[in-house]
Amino acid sequence: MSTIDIRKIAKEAGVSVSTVSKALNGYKDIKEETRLRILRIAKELDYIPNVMARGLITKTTNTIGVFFGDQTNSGFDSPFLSDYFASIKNVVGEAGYDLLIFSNQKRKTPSFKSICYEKGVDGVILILTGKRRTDEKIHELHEIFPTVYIDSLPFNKMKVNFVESDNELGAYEAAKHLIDLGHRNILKMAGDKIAKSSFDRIEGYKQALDEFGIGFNEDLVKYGQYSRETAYEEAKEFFSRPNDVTAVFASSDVMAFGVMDALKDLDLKVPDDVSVVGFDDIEEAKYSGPPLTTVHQQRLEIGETAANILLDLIQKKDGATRHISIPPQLVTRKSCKEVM
Amino acid sequence: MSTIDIRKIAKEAGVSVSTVSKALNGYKDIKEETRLRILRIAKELDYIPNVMARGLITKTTNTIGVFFGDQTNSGFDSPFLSDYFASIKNVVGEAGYDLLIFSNQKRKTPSFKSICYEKGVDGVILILTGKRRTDEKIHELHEIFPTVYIDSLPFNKMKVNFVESDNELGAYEAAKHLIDLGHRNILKMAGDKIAKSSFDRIEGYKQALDEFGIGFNEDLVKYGQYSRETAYEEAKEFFSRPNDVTAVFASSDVMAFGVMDALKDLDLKVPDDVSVVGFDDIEEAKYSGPPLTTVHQQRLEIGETAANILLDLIQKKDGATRHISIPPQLVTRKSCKEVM
DNA sequence: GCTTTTTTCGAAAACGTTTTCGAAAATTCA
DNA sequence: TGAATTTTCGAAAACGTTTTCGAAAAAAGC
Repeated sequence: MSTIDIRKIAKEAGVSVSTVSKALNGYKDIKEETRLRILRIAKELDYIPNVMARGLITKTTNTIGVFFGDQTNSGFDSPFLSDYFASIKNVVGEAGYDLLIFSNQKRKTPSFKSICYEKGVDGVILILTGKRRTDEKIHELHEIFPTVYIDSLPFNKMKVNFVESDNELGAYEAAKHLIDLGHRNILKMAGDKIAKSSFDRIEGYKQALDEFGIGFNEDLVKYGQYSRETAYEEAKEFFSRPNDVTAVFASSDVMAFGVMDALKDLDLKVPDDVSVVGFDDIEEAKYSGPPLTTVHQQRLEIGETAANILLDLIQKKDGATRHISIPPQLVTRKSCKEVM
Repeated sequence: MSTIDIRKIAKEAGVSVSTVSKALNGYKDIKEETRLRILRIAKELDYIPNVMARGLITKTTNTIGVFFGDQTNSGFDSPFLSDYFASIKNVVGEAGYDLLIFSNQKRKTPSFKSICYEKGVDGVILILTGKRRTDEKIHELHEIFPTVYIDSLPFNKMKVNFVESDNELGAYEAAKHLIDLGHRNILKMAGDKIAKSSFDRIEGYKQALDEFGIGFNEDLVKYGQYSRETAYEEAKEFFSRPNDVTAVFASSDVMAFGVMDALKDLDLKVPDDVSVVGFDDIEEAKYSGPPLTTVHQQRLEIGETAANILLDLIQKKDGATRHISIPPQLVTRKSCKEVM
């Protein structure tokens, strides 16, 4: 309908299309007078540039692409996503970009690179989970497009722009908090043995132990696979046998809930019999019984810095690849208790 | 980088570009043998079509645009959004579409129509809140683009594709539940006097009253403006004075929380002294003290049907403009009690 | 005055496809 | 076998811009 193109404006203004294009795009070789005239006419006619024709030449679209979630579960599987998403939307929006969510499942060649090329995005943000993380050809992506990863890398030590929580610091503070409360035997309900974040959260725990001269005991770390059920099983088994553990530090809130489930089944009270602290600070943490002490990830700030890095990349302001860790914060609620 | 275009394939295959294009797009006037050859070469060369060049001609992009939120608060201000979003993403994704989130704040002419035209989306979903709802030129949009609204209309009685919760039904069932429990004097904490949804939720309440021969009392409806604070104030004022109300039905969970705040301040116990039921079933409703009986909105189903309607529209399967109301479900928790 | 420089503009190519239409080749028909 | 039909292909226009490069016009220099 809106079939007013640059040619119509040219005719109306009595100039060539190139002159119109230049006037519209701020070229300096146009007389001020004609520039104003063209602009006026364009406004009168309600001219809207055709972004495809333009993109065909400039190879830019003013949109940045976002991959998130697993390939199968394409929804907001993690409560984190909407926070990431909201903050990214804000900062790229202020910079004049729209957001393209890759949801099309019918692609023939579903490589990240080709998807981005096909749609012509100016940059990409990846928030990957699950098996999609390990797409074998993923490295091709950041060689061609400005790219920044959030939270997790396809494989560790990858040389790529990356922003995450400072998992080690967060874990350190959680463990230190427990130690400060007098706990000496702390069970570590870790995630898995693969992800960097999982590793880092064990590392912070070790570091706190070390600082207070508490020996690290291999038997006190269990792997809950970031699942409530698995954490439940592991905790149930552990606490069914004699032990002198007075606290558990879980690498995620859902796993913390899993161990609290197990504790309840074993008639152990939280925090009276055993203290527990989680990681993430998901919404439910505020409302659990008891409300969970946990380490809060600054999701909005993570999204913001990722977006800002990407914008820098797109505008070529910065060539260096950056790895930024946002410090999380311990939030103390009711699931921990001092011990003599 | 990936500079393999249709011409390279043509040269490689020894045919013309038009032949390649037709082979790639399933035209029937290509010999099977050459079609296969072209397809093979395209795959070998890792050919990726340029959607901008294509879109320039076909005027389609295989992306559908979504507007959501207020103009200022461009994040996921409502917990509903991520549900809507996830379900929309799933259904359009299966149909071969990507999602474009309009976040760019730097547009010169920020009319919905021009934004959509500029980006060349094939259809639009609008989930608008706040003042953005009343953009004066919004009607232009659905005259040009396949469009479906979710939850709220720019103005009532607008002839446009629209999917929402069946607010009247939900309110009816909530009120009926209270009546079934023996309550006869039920305070209605309504939303505002503008939105259709707000109106409908009063209407359902009236209807239940009517069915049971309970007279409608104008003095028993207060307006909480969908705000916890305002609902708190209204409830505080109401319950400070003598009355025989034994239950309140709020038009949103947050308002229900507001009245529970007020009740607590006045030393009235929920549900012993007064029962309360909400509307929406937000996440917190499960965890409040006591857990809130409320009417659950089927957000995923709403998003799905909106997306499906849009796809029908795009594929011209359906010319009629549809208005669909998804029935919500009463979920009874601990905030209501029987009364003799 | 004429030359040189600067300012202002336009012609045309390019971006990578799709699609129409006609022609050539192959096949069928009689 | 020749005509009619069908199958298979390609030339070229079109989509709506941007951008290069050269030319015309105006201004400056002398």
